[in-house]
Amino acid sequence: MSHISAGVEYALHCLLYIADPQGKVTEASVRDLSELQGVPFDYVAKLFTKLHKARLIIATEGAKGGIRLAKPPHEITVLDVVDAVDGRKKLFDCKEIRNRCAVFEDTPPSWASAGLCAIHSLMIEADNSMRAVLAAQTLAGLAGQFGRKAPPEFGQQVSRWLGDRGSRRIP
Amino acid sequence: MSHISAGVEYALHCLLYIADPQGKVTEASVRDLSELQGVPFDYVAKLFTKLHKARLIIATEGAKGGIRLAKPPHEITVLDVVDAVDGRKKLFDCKEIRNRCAVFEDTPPSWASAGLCAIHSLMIEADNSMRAVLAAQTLAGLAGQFGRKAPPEFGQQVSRWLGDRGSRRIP
DNA sequence: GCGATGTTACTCGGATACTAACTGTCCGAGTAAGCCAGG
DNA sequence: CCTGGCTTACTCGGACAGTTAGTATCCGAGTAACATCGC
Repeated sequence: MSHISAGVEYALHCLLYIADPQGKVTEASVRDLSELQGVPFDYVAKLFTKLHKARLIIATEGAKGGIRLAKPPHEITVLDVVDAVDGRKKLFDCKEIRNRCAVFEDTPPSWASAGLCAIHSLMIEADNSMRAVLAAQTLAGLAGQFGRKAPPEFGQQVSRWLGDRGSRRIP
Repeated sequence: MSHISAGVEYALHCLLYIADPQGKVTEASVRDLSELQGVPFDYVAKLFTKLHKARLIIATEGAKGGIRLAKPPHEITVLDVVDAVDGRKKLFDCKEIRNRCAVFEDTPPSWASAGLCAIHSLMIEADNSMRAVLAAQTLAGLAGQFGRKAPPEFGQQVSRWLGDRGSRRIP
């Protein structure tokens, strides 16, 4: 298990499919997005309710419902998605060992617990450094990288795949 | 559970007690170090065998045996300890979702899996950024921060505490 | 025609297994220092 | 004196239970679009 979960990966890949770099608003259902990528639907559905609570997406309920980005893709950072899905979990959980020292005998002096533990503060610095990298990249940036690799006809193929499913939806 | 485990915290706190900023070689037993800090002995013992395999410490076996740093404390980085204890685990585990796309139909084209996934490469960048912070701090640096906070008599108190135990060891 | 009804697909949210990793504990093996009795 | 055995404390390493978080699945509730039926 890694610190940044598979849920984040699922969410990012799904979001990239509805993140048009030109800013065109694209809507799709969670089922389409999950099956398009071979990823468990029920699980992804839960992820999207988290993204919804974080106000990163807008959902329309009912038949023909779906989701779309709540903001243009260049305003949604990867860090936003990570925090929405994984819930701002800490890189390191300081147990304040410094004032458990046996020579204190149950009454640690004030200097021991003053300020932040040196180890803890270093870990916070490391955490912030990591988060800064994630905050510097947006969905638009990622989609742009992907778009430069994919051939131009790929976008049409995806649209057709989604369209075929859509036309089949309500017989 | 956090990405950087409690084991790392235990190990760092223990190592700091035998990391003399002046470079004086200090030796102590794992039992002393663990009980000095109110931390489970058996668990810490396992951590120290990991540190031993990573060649960060030197252990002398038998009665009156113990542990000392294998290198001067300014040559042991926090990252060394993290990797030794947690085993270089990845921040993010890419599942290569990009070539599961349904429009590929079981035969993803070469461009899809070419190079590194954009999400994956961003996560690697974030990981490296975090590791760089940990690699920039050494045991000597941490010990120095701690030493500036602790009053001068604290070192003597710890020595006395360890000495009292030592004199009691073999009756 | 046109409105009421039913069906379908969708998002939401709770409940629940299953799995992997971390934490903590127990125990035996091998090693070396000090003690002590017998020569 | 001194040599061999004994006790003790130490590091090493395997085995294992308890806990927690992540992953995945199932199911019901509420909502909205479309089709159908009755008038």
